[in-house]
Amino acid sequence: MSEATVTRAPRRADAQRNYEIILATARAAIAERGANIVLEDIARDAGVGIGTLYRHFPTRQDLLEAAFLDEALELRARAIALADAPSTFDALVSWLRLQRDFGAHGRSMGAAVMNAKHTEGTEIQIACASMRDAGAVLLQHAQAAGEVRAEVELVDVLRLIHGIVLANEQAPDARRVEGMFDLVIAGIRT
Amino acid sequence: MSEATVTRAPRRADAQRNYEIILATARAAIAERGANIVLEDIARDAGVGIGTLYRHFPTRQDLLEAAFLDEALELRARAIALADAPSTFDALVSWLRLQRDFGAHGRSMGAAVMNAKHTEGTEIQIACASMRDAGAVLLQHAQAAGEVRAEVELVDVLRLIHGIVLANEQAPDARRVEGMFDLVIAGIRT
DNA sequence: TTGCAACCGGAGGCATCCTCCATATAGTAT
DNA sequence: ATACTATATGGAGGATGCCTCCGGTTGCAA
Repeated sequence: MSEATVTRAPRRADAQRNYEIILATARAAIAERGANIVLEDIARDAGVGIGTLYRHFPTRQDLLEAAFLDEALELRARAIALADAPSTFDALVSWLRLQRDFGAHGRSMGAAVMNAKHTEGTEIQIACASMRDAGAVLLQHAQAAGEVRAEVELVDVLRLIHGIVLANEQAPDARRVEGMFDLVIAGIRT
Repeated sequence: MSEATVTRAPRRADAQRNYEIILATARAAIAERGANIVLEDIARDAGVGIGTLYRHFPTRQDLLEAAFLDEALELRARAIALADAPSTFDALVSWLRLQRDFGAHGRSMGAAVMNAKHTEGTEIQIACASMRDAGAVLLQHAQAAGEVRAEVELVDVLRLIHGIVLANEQAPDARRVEGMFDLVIAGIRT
């Protein structure tokens, strides 16, 4: 996964170091235990004070978004890679499956992030938008090929998939998830 | 909505009174502000101590479930009433729409409740099960009429609708909800 | 009226989020 | 090297919300 090390306003070396350590620790914790991490634990594991964590990530949401940034970029890259696939429909479905798995893996962190309304111009907002743009291409291809209904909107499909992840958070059941996913796929088909 | 006043083991009059006041207060609060109510507030508004609330409803989930019980019974009744409708497909869709609206109204309280795994034999578990049974009849009718694919399972459809509610909790958008719902309906159609 | 089992209610323990500010330090100017 | 200062640190503690515990109260049966 690409390290999206964004070089922003000049920071002191120790600040930059702590920023990265905190983010890495959070990413690991989220991957392992889900999005409802305890920020105090992250700070301890990262070896910094809680105050330091809060300076770099003023709200819980900020930390989650920063951790999710990589995933958004990754999903965007995948969409672009799939744009040349022979079957437009399969490409779209594969990408949607990735969306589902990424969400399930990060324990709906993706969903938690996607669900929030981002202020225009935010780094995460831009990343999400460009991820959606890349996905929209897949959808358009499939629609142009007449395999997906013309009136289907990507936003709805994505949000539906996030809904699947959310609805299966408490009692995850692969069979159930698969069934729900198939239902959505059937719904977009011509 | 029918008052599901369940007369259980004999209780002192004051206990029974408080039980009902708390439940009514909680229901009103949930309808107005959603499922993430503050139990301390409920107790205060009901004019009882927090200890009293917790005696009657040992966990937050217990209170939510009790408040949801009526909705489950109502949804069951609606399903039974719709079983005689001329169009089996429309009947099913109407009922699913109810599911969606009830969830949105109670701010996904329904979803929160449905999502939890209930221990066998619980009052709420039985209510939910019989609600699902009633809904399953609608699905079977529509399937028998060849209007819904045979492999569609009710559980998946219901959970998908709860997912819609969950995914739209933060930033509710009627247009989005409608689009997602239509997508699901398209997905079950033959 | 009396006795007691059932019931009440709120103080307080615990977890978590987040703020504030006295202290420490990186980087720069001398 | 030294001093200076803008920047960064970190943990004490305030706020909120969940839930438990137990001394005091009360309905109700005899």
